[in-house]
Amino acid sequence: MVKDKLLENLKTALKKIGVEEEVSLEHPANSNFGDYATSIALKLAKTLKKNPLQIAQEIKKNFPKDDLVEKVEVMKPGFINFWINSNYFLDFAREVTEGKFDIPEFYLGKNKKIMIEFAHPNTHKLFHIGHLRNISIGESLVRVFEAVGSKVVRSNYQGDVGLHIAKCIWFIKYKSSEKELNEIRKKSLQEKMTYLGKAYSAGQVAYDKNEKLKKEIIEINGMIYKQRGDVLAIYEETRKWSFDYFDEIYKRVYTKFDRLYPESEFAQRGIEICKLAEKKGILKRSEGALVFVGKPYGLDTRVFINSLGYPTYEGKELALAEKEFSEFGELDKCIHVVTPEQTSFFKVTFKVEELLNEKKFKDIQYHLAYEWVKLKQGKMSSRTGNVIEAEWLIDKAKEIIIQKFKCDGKTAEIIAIAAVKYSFLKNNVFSQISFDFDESISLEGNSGPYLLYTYVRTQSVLKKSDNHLGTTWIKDGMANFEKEENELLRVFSNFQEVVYEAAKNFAPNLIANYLYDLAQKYNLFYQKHKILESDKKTRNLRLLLTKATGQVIKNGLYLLGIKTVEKM
RNA sequence: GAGCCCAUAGUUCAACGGAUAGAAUAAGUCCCUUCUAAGGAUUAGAUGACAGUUCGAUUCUGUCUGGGCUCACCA
Repeated sequence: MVKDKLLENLKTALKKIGVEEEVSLEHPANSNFGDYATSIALKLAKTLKKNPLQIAQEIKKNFPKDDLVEKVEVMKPGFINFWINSNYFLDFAREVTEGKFDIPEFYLGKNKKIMIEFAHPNTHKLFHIGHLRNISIGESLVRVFEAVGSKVVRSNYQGDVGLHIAKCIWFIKYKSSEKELNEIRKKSLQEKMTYLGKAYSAGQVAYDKNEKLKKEIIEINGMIYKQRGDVLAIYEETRKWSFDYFDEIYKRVYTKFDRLYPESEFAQRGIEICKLAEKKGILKRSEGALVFVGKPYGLDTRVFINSLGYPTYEGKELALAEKEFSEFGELDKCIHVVTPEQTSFFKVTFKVEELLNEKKFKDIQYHLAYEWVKLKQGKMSSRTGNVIEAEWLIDKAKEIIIQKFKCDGKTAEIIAIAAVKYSFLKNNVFSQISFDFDESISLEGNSGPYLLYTYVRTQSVLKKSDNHLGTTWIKDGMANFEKEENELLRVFSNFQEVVYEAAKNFAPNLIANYLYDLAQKYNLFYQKHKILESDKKTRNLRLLLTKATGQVIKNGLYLLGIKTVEKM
């Protein structure tokens, strides 16, 4: 990468003036300040007790000369600005058009195995837009880590036991007739899930209002845990509906998993591990339950096995971790993409795991606490039915796209997924999203369809050019670019840095922002300059820019889990 | 009561401690006999409050205000 080479040269220059210090480079927001800039002279001013401008001048004087850097300049308070030789960017752009993307390896890069655990919906519940944000982030992170050289395992922990399910099953068992159930069986998966959602809500009401009904529900919960009793058949059947429904959604949003872990698999083993932890003194008996006392570690106290003898979510998590960390060989990192209300839960289970096996778990488990999708009316809750279903949103977007642009269904589907996923991914994962219907299916501005449109535009131009990419632009007196050409040309090589940063910070939004910036620059260039009807050299250069833009957008969108279309 | 996250144009979001705080959207004006107008140009509009650290603070620290989440048998 250019950046690395620059940093190296910068370090050499610093050494010559007797300084060994960490240096950083930035991209100046204003292109008048070059391609890269550093403020190292300003930082050194104090320790060296010199004028920063003077220090900057000395660094400049000692900066090794090579073909890469065209110009070094010292500016105002003490910035040093670097202009990279355009030939470098031209060569880079050409490599891009040949599909070469040399992305630097991350510390979790080559030969490192990362598990990314995401999606984790609960069975018997609708898959809502919160899950969609989760899955968009998870899928993107998988691809980003693969891009920086990691070996990634995709896993998904699906909740198929617990009170919420007992509530749903209770309603079906006691409040629903066989005839009604037979009607539901004939319907689509989505309708089946809607039915389960209603059953759950009704069960919830019963649970809250009536002690006797509550008891019945708890009893059903026990049957599911013990895997026996007369509700098992209906439990299995409805669970299957859920799994099939999830599979359908995963496929629709281009996600797959190496391993689906059903929560019910971990109850038994969870209890065993908890008992082992008790023997080791890690967990303690308290009021009939088995708990972890967090105070000595500055953590919360949490229950691992409740007083009825059932493992809680915590108890099961230990068994899950055991499995995750053994099924795929040694893991170097395990990233749990889960909302922040589970922070306390993860801190505690991670600590218990570490106490059980420090070598295996210490500093390897990571909770990526991405934030909620919030509705204008407040938090989504399947309890009250105040949810926006993921597929409903996608369908709606698709419908609008077909209506507005008269494209075929297959294209509309891809655009719809792009619109919805992008609306989640363009945001920082740590900030809440206020869901807005129009915004989420936005087709203009900073949106997925805008990027697709730009991509299609590049492809359309290339098609009309018969895809002939000449080579006469190279090092052939093309130093005087038009402003828009120059600015566009210099964006491509940043792609590597952006992907690297996205991996480092678990931040797909960096890629989204980068692509948007690229597309804007291309569109401005496109608007101002003729590509096909210009003299041969210029035409070749512009075709190169066009092809590189298309390629980077395509690769970038792939990293966001978004497909491209050739026509729209 | 304790802890964690967040606060930027009307709205939704950007900005490794850097140079003139960027976009989108909504509002106004302009550009299709021109490679896809799902595009481009242009006019307005913002760092919650008060201190501190720094050559420099949206960014770091403290206090306050306002949101969200969590703190023992739900998942």
